[in-house]
Amino acid sequence: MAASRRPLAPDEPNRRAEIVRAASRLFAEKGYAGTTIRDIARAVDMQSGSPFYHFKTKHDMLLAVVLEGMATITRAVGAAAARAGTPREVFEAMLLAHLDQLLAEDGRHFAATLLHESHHLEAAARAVLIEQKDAYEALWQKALRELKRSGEIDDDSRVTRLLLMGALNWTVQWYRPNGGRTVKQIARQISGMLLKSR
Amino acid sequence: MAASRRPLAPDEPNRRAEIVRAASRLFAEKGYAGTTIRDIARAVDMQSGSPFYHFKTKHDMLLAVVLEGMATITRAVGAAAARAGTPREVFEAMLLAHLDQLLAEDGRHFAATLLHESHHLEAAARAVLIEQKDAYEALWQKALRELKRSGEIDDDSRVTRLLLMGALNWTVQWYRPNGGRTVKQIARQISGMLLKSR
DNA sequence: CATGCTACCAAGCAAGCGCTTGCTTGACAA
DNA sequence: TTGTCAAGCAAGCGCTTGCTTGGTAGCATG
Repeated sequence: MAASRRPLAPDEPNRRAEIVRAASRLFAEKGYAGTTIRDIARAVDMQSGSPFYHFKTKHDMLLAVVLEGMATITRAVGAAAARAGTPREVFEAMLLAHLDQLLAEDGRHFAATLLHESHHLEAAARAVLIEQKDAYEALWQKALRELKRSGEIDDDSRVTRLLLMGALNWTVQWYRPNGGRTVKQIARQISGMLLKSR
Repeated sequence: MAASRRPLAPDEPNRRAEIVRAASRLFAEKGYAGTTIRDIARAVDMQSGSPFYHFKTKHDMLLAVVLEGMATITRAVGAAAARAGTPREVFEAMLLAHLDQLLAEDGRHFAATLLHESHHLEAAARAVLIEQKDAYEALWQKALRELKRSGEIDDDSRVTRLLLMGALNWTVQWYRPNGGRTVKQIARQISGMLLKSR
């Protein structure tokens, strides 16, 4: 009946991070409203009331998940944006970093929760998230500006960025790790579609 | 306390369709799991048990919503695909029809539910939906094939179609009716990004 | 050895959930 | 006038939900 209790290392830090990771997976798979505290507790082998030692409410768990997802992807894409290279090289590195966060094993549940469950946050928490999101989108807007300056795209407007984000973020719906295409190939295909020079 | 009971026309057909419409709005706004039968009943001014006269389960209500959404968009885009014209003209008409179903007042809740809540269906119901979806995607694949034959795109692979669908479907996340851009302008911008000739 | 703190467990509460039941109502038919 | 039927209402059942509460094992510090 009871799940096997894995041996905790004696100096393991507290299990808040473990709860967040389990919550991200469950929120991504069953949705925020479809996931119960008991689901999360079971996933980390706790009693159903124990997660509330680490989080005041279920909403706070969701907020922790989406903020970690946002921070991680911003860090990864920001690093790609900051590297040296032509606008095209920078752009392709950013594509790869973004897709990697969405699709790779570790962290894809954070991204999926961020994309699909954020609207369950209350107004105050959502405001915090939007601030982060604006900073992230500025990275992309700048990259598009550089591409236009170097003549590789015609239009660097907001709508262009949003359409690009759609193509990227929608991969979550259809990408399968063993589906023939690697993340790198998808990134190349996108830049091939959008950029004029080759 | 009680909502004002609007006077029913004496020959009004049964209210099943009204329930489906209300359910589509609520599922789109709060998610399937986040919407209660009581929410739906209240929206159509019924008692909480009464919708079960028309539907056996809550899942059946979801199925009715997504099937209606799928049928409506297939009809609209199919009509655009069947019209006479160059591959480019056909493609642009399809873009417009698809976006119109996603973004226009009537029916956008059906589309949003279809896109975001279908995974709550059980296996049997999902199989029915997938069959419809395959037929719909074949419309697009054919349109891409024609565009390639006429030399307006380089690549008509499955991945191209999925990336395009992503750019289209993601508009649900950011489009606002009074946001400066019309649906027609967005459709034009997409075809401008993807197609080579002008 | 006493004290205090961290990180839980065991139990359960109030509210809300999907769904069922027995009954009513108004329209129409015989 | 009586019978039938569609379309509900009123009530509530059994269960699940997010969250709370009182207690405590294990470790660190004095």
